[in-house]
Amino acid sequence: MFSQSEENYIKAIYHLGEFSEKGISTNAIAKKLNTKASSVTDMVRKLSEKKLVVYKKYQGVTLTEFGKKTATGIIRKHRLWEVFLVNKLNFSWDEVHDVAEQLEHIKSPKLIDELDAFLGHPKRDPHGDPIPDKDGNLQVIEKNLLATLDKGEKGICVGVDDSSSEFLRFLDKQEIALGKHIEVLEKEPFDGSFLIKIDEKELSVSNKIATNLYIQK
Amino acid sequence: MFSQSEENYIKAIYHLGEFSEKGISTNAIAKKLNTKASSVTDMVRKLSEKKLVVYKKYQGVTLTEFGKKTATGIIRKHRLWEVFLVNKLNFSWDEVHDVAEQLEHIKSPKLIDELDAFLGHPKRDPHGDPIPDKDGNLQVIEKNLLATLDKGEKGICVGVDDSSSEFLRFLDKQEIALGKHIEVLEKEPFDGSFLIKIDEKELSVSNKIATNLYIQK
DNA sequence: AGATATTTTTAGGTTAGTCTAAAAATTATT
DNA sequence: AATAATTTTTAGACTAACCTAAAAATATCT
Ligand SMILES: [Mn+2]
Ligand SMILES: [Mn+2]
Ligand SMILES: [Mn+2]
Ligand SMILES: [Mn+2]
Repeated sequence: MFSQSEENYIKAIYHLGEFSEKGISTNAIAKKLNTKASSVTDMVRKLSEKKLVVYKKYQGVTLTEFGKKTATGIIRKHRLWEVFLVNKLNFSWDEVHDVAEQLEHIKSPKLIDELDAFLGHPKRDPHGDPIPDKDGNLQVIEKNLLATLDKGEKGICVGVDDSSSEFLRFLDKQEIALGKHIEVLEKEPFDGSFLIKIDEKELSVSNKIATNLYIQK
Repeated sequence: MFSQSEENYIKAIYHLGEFSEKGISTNAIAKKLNTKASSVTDMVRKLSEKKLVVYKKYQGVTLTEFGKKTATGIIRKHRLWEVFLVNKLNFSWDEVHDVAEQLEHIKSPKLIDELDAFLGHPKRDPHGDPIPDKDGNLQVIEKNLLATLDKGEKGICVGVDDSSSEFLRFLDKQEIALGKHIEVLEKEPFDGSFLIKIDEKELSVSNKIATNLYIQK
């Protein structure tokens, strides 16, 4: 099996590669993991020896099929634990990340299968992100940043891009939650803010929010 | 906070010191943790700098109050997770140890408080061992090895000394479980085996079992 | 008590994962 | 195309947690 550190690298590479075809740069990984580029070089060499990534000097790195499978396995655990914390242990969605970051490294196939069943085979985590199944498949749903919607368009909140505690607590305060219906009443060209209708109430949200909240039309 | 390795040492020292007054020897710790005595010497030096233990060369080691508090904190987590695995995730009592050994190192005060509440503040783990409360207090109950009982004495199974998978599965096979009533019908001097009554049935158990099963008279 | 056996510590070494600073390669700019 | 800026790798070093082998201290035996 892999070390905690190796697993964190694999997950980071997976996430950085989700929406890009090219190799992931040393610097990008270093930034995501708060390490130095030189440490990343060392680690990707090791991961490449272990057949998790393909790495050529100066060319960045991409996950192999085995690497992808490993990554989705870790993500599955992370997201299932998040569901557990929120649904069973009264955590709020902004409190789960750091704990899940630790729990995702627990090694026990039985544990994760049973947890999945115990939670009723959830399909998404508390932030709207899909939970990969045992084989690593994860359903991608259609979702658009609120910022991309036009005046008059409607939809349902289905996810967040930034899942930092600060952002999530701010959403809580504004009473914006996953599952709620939203309609764009106005787009303000001046500052990029949006006037939306949510819960039959009108609410003005900043551009910062609009570029971090996903809507399913 | 402490590293996983430091925590494992603290827990080992706690358990080795439970029934002895003297300092715990380097060798005893090494044996328990499957390391070498020289590694233990290094580590106890570090633990002593961190005020977790008192250590004088060649004199063995004892936990400070702070060390004891730390130890019971880890044991509390270990045992609560064991209860979770058995009561909620369909693990059997012989499957939980290795997983709990990992889970006990997760750092999150809220997690363990909520888990405790979720489980209904259990007092004992699946092996009959007491679960320390938040302040580290743990209730010691009266328990005697079956081997120490005399002919005619009765009691309830309340714990096991050895909680290895092999022993626990053997108890399962013999249909010996915590909570069951037992009466000593015969003690066989020849091989130290016992003839007991359990579930209205008679059963002969070896001396090995009798010296690993606790009874509350 | 003196010799012998056992335990514990010391000395020196290894590996994983990190770092800083310098060198090399790549990319961007004029 | 040459130069400058940026990115990436290399070189060398550090710490935590281990190890083996040898030395020192303690315990046991005659
Ligand atoms: Mn992690
Ligand atoms: Mn999430
Ligand atoms: Mn452990
Ligand atoms: Mn137990």
